[in-house]
Amino acid sequence: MHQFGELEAPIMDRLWELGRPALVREVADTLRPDRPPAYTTVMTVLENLYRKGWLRRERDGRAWRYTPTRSRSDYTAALMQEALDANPDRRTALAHFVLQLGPHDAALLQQALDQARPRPETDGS
Amino acid sequence: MHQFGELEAPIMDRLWELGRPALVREVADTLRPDRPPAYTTVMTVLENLYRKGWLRRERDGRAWRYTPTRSRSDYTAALMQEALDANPDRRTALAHFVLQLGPHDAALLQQALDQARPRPETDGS
DNA sequence: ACTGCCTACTAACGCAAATAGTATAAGGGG
DNA sequence: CCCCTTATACTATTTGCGTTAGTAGGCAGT
Repeated sequence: MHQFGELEAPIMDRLWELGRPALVREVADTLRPDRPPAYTTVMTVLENLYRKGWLRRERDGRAWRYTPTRSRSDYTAALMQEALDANPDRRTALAHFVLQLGPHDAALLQQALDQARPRPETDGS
Repeated sequence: MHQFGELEAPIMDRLWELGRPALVREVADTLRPDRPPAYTTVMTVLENLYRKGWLRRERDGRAWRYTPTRSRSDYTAALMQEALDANPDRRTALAHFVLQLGPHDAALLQQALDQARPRPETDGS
């Protein structure tokens, strides 16, 4: 599907974290406090992400406000799906996946499964 | 974690598929029947993958035999885990993931969960 | 010794991301 | 009305990685 680049990733993170349309300035100023990239660099990356369809944008005066087109969880789920799809032996892959999950995540996964497709009562018939 | 490149991927696939230490020749000759890359290209890529730790190798006469260091399912599971770890809201991510799974995969996932951590009987005490 | 195959070494090419300078326009304050 | 600040548009360079492969040299079998 495409992984984000080294600067793209924290930028997407920032936008998801904000949860509202953000100005270039807002993203640039909170990025990499140690060695902040130039304003124009951030602007270019935002525009790249927009062109690639990862962001939408709207005018705010002379500036643009950017928002992710997909939710973070949506993106995550798609990545996971993609990894899984590349494997012909899904059964083994899923088994490995589950085994390496922490107990908390395993519980969350079980909950998610229950909600998505309620299991029939345990009933040996 | 790192995705494989456009040539690296089919090469890893081929090695996983073979299931035994393979010579450069064996990989090169079965790759991209339409437009096979040069023998030396495949050799370089195999050596790169070896340097990067994805392959181990052993001598066979003057030639090397390459084997993946990790099973395919192990790799897949790690990719999935990595995608998940990048997300702070694991609950929602897992929910999305499960919802977009096909029924067959969902069943496989449930089986895997059951085997990994047998659920206690549904018992409200 | 000759002929293949295999390896080691080297290097170029292409592409995408990262980086940012410069030019330009607009708006606000004096 | 002009200047300063800030935002965008345009352009370009750099960088890193994967892909691609040529060339040289060695060993083995005929």
